Amino acid sequence: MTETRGYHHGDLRRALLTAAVRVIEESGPAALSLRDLARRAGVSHAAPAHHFGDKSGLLTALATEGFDLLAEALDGAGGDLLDRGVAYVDFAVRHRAHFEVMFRPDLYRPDAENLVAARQRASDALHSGVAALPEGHRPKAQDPQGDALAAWSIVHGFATLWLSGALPSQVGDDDPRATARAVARRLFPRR
Amino acid sequence: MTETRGYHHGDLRRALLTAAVRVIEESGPAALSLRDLARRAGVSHAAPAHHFGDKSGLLTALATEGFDLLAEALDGAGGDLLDRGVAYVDFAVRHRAHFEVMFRPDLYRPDAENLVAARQRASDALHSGVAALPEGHRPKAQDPQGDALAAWSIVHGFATLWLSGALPSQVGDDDPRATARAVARRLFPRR
DNA sequence: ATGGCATCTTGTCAACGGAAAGATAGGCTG
DNA sequence: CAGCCTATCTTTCCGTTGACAAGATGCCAT
Repeated sequence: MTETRGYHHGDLRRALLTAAVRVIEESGPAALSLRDLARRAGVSHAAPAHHFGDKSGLLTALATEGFDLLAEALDGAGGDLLDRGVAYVDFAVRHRAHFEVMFRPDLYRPDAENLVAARQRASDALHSGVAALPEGHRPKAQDPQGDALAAWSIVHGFATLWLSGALPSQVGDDDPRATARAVARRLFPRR
Repeated sequence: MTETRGYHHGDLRRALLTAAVRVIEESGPAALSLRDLARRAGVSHAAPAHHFGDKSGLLTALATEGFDLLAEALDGAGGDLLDRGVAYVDFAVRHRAHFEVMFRPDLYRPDAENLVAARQRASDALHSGVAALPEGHRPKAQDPQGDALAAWSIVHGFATLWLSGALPSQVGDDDPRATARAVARRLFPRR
């Protein structure tokens, strides 16, 4: 795979991003170091600057990728709101590095063009799920905006708590998806 | 207030913690620098080490203080679960620096003795609110553990989303408490 | 008063982020 | 094919940071 031993790396940008994901998954975003990423990719410490400008540029790219992956995951989860909620949590668990960066805007540039667009796509995917909700499933039929916010809050909250390790030890430790479903079901009891 | 110009600061520990809160509120935990805090307090760059050991020690102290403040806020919010939920969000908004650190365990030492105790106090305050919930308000009477997790998730999720600025611009921008109440009411529709 | 001890300072080191300037490779135009 | 052009990567450098070590200062109990 990495047979390119020459002056040019070949796909340094991607290599840096995947290395960043590894580091963040292992030690959190605070432990991220551009120089360490460069070492892992086998390039000099200043090489990343060309692709991302600076550290926040790299994290902006990571967050953008994350929002795109999230939109994809939500769209691929089918029409049932509960399934979409579970998909949200599943995304957070399986792409924990992306997720942790996405909702930490002090780490990147929240007004970058690509990022804003990707976040909008994810937001659309999120709201389209609630809009498709049949009448009986809605707690308050006259405020779909509020419904969406409530649904988003509960799955986002569970995902965040689970990732932070703040939950009492045994809770959903083995299968966060099942626990997430049980939690989300309380908001939309039908079905 | 700060008339102590001598060799000793007087209350450096507190001064550093409040300075840290300011910095985090303005620029996030990533921008925190021990040396900057020392400068703000008017002491040498190595003075903080005596009180907190290292950076994670300072953040451990901040998180511990946060959990204690949270337990206090929840206990002081009365017996109504909805009020307690709003109090949770209110705490996050009014003590945003503490809150942001508390649920970012990669920044501190999650197994520190004082911190574990404080977190337990907060957890007790959280669960006691759900335990006191009358029958009719519970979506699923046979699983109070799950009820607590759902309640925690929805208020924690809303607080996190609001703090991260991920919500569409106008939503609860002026009064997060009212929006939080409307959101939490969807989980416990009665009253 | 005096010895102990908590507190604070000064000095130092390695690692980091970022900028500047040069080297290399591959592609494009003529 | 020759010359140039541009993206990519390296080398060098600077200021900042976290952390440690050793010394200075002042409070306090005996």
